[in-house]
This record gives sequence, C-alpha cells and structure tokens, in this order.
Amino acid sequence: MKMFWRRLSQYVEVSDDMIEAFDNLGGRTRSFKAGEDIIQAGDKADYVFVILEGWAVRYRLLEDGRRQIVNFMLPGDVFDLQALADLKADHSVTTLTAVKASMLDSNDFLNALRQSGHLASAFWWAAVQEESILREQIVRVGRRSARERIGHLLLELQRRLSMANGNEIEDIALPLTRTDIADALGLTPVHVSRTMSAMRRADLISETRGTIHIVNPERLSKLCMFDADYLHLKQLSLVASRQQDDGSERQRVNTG
Amino acid sequence: MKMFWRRLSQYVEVSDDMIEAFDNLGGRTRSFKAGEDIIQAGDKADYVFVILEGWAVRYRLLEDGRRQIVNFMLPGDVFDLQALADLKADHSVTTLTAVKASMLDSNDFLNALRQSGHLASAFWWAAVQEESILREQIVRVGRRSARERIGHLLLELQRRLSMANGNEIEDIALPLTRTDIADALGLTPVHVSRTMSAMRRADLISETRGTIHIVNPERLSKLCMFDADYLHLKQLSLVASRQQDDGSERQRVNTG
DNA sequence: TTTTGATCTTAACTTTTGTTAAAAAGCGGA
DNA sequence: TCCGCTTTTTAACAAAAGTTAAGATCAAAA
Repeated sequence: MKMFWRRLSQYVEVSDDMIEAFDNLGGRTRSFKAGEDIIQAGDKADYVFVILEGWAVRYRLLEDGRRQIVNFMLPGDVFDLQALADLKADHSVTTLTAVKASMLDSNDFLNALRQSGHLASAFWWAAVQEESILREQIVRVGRRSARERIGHLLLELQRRLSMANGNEIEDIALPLTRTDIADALGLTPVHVSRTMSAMRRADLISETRGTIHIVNPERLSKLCMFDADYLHLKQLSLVASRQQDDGSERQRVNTG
Repeated sequence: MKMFWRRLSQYVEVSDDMIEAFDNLGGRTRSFKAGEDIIQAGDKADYVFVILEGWAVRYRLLEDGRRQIVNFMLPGDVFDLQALADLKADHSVTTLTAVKASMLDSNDFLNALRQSGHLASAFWWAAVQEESILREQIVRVGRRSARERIGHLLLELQRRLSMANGNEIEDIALPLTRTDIADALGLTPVHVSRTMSAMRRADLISETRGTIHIVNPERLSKLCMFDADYLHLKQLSLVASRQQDDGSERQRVNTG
C-alpha cells in the first residue's frame, strides 16, 4: 500500500484523514498467481483494485486470436474505476507475475470519495494519468518504428517503476516474454527479438537473465523521442534524474 | 446542447435538476473556425469543453513532425475532464470543421458535480466511455490491418454520430482528408487512398463528395471484427422511447 | 546432473506498408 | 468560365515488419 500512497503523493499531499478514509474501506487483499485472470471481458465490474505487488496487464482478444495488450499495471496502479459506472468490462486483466491486490467494494469506495475531497482528487489524478498513458500508447503504436516502440516502452516502465518505488530504478527486471512485448506494441515476437538483438548490438540496452539495463538513458530517450511529460510526474523525476547523473548506485527492481 | 443530453441519457436518466445544475454553470459558448486549435500541448487546462457542433481531434506531434490523432471528438463529447486535475495538456486539440463548444470553468464545474450526484455520475460515465474508445483505438492501431482499421473506424464513427443524433445515421459526411485518416490509424495517406479504393472496388463502401456510404454494415462489421460493446450503447430505438432498462438482460448492439 | 518444455534467436522468404513522383480530380475565388 | 490551389489516385519501387522453420538457450522438474 506504501507504493500506492507514494504514487498519489506525486499529485496531492497525502494527509492522515485521507489514509484513514481509505483504511475504513476495509478492502480485502487478494493474491493471484502468475497468469491468472483478475477480470474477464464481459464480467460485471464490482470492485476497484489497487495493485500492491507484481505486474498485470489489461488486454483484448480479437475473435481470431490476435491479442493486444492495452496497458501495464504496476504496483500502486488503480483499476477499474470503470466499475463505478456500473458497466461490464470490455477487456480482460491478467497477471504476469504473482500479484497482490487490494479489492474495494465500489459502493464503499464511492462513499469514501464523497467523504474525503482529497482522496477524490487523488483518485481523479490517478485516472487522468492512466488516460494519459493510454494516449501515449496510441502514439507509440501508431507512429513509431519497432525500435522506437521498444525503447519508449522500456523508458516508460523504468519511470513508472521508479515512481512507485520512490527512487530511481536503473535495471528493469522485466517479467515479459517477447510475445508479451509484441502484443503490447503491435509487433510479432520474432520482430521484437530481432529488434532487441539489434539494440543490444548498438549498445542501447543489455540484458542479463530477463533484467534489462538501459546503457545510456539520454541517448535512448533522444533516439525514441521519449518525453516524460505525459506521465505528469512531480519532483521525483527531476531530482532522481539529477541523482542519476552524479553516479549514484545502481538498483534492481524486485516485484515479487 | 441537446446532443449532449441525448448522449448522457444513454446512461443516466436526465432529470430536470440535472439540467438546471448544469445550466447554472453559465458556461459560455465559443465558436472556432475549421483548423483552429482549441488546446495546445503545454497549455494549462482551465476549462471543460462540451462540443455542441462540429468535429474536433485530439492529436500529438512528434519532434520530427509525425502526427498521431488520438481520438475524434463529436457533438456531445466532453473534454478535458483532465482540467479538473489541474494539469498541463500533454496533447493538442484542433477542429476539423467549424465548431461550437461550451466552455465551463473547471471550478464551477466541480461544484456542480458536488451538487448533483446524477450529474457527476453522468460525467463519470462519459469519461469511462471515452477511455473505452481510447482502448479500442489501441487495439485498432496495434492489431488490425489497414482495411480493418479503416472499416472499424467508419463503423465506430457511424455509431457515435447516430448516438449523438438520436437516430440511425446511414451516410457519414466525413470532414476528413486521407491524411487525417492516416494520422488517426497509423498509416500513410497513400496507403489509405489505396486501401479505400480497394474497399470501393470490393463494394464495401461507396463515396460521393466526401460522404461515405457503408454498403453492407453487417458484412463490413464481420470483416473488421467490429463489436460495438466497447461503446456501451443501448439500442438506439430504445433510447428514443424508453430510458434505462430495469432488471432485464442488456441488449447487445451489433450492426444495423 | 539430465531431461523436458518453453522461449529466444537467426535465417530465408513473403507480405504489407511506406516513399516518391506525376497525373487526375475537386473546389473556391476571380 | 478559368485559374490556382489542395487533395486524391495510381504506379513503380523500397523498406519495414510478418511468416515459417530450425537450432540454441534457459529454467524448472526429475
């Protein structure tokens, strides 16, 4: 839950009354195994989830089996605020790793929002940020080359993990297969593999047992035209990227 | 404004107190010429807009001039609810035709939401629907062929225009150049032209002076795997007469 | 350790989409 | 009406990404 408050603190001052209002919700924590569906398309959404640990994805399957991963959900992320509108899910959510998530009854959740204006605006901000990430995903898939898509996604994930973690993460322990990356970026696994091989040869990234190291973030950012504005981060990114310049220690992300 | 209520009535019962709460906002109507920017990336968003007439698009430019249209905004659509989170725009909005839009001060708007729970949930629904459309745009651009993308977009626009209009629209007066369509679908104008020519030859669509006629909506829907569930519509015929359904099973909206 | 199944890589080849360019069509204003 | 502009279409060719297939690598289970 710490990750969640850390994330919200990007936008609002996290006050005690806010944490209290939230705790009173009495959401129960549920654990999911890797590869388990949390929501299936067509389900009636009754809960709002907060990811506490692990990675999940929202995806959609076409009738002929093509799969598109719509977005990644990391610790601190909130979904489905859609549940508050009392609709059926038009997509599925599944886990990539073991996941711990807090499940909040959507009615209780609404009441909590009414009680704490701060809490409401924090969640509003989270929803706005999520939408921003969706828009950037459209740009990524619609108007970028394979190499740019991969680099841009890696940079986004690094930022988001750092934000949840509270300090800059250097190396990304990606729980993703080439197929997952392909399904997120509108490519084929073969082409992802081919392109990442080329990126390694070009010394843009290196990879050891599923952990990606971005050799030179500035260079990769320039190459992929990555501009973190769309993440609407506050001081963390500025402070942290400064720290990164003066050679602070490298850190591995561990996501359970 | 009629379009707007018609659209919201898809989800909530539009009551007099709701219309009153909204009218009290005293939003002023502004007119924009075709091709005029309503919001520019980097602007501080201070207003919530409701489109009354005309078409607009949200888009993002990459440094090297590539453009991605993120979504289309039609009469009855609301943006930027993002303004409520007091953020800077990470994208631009421009008009494709002359546009009339209602501009609501975001603070006044927030107060109105607090006063009318119905109004709040109506807007929440609008935001949820918009996000749904964004997700489908990701699937469209990420995992569909050029022909599927074009057909799918046409079917979506037909649905959305019909919804705003209150009854089924047959022919779509598209105020879009091939370049606009290309920028929305992650293609080039040449390929859009080529593909639409093939679609005309295949008797899927016909076009007269910018007006598109979908020859056989069922066939096109099947071909493009268009499933309107993501728009969360009720059947139009019901909208005209009855409001929200009670306990009975919700109807699937497919084609025609 | 060896085995097994999944994932990754590489290569050769195909298909789709992008590029460039030039001609045709459409459209508003003189 | 013609003129000048923009948009659309078509064609030939280039590049990017998809497909198929086979071998290499990796990690968990025996």
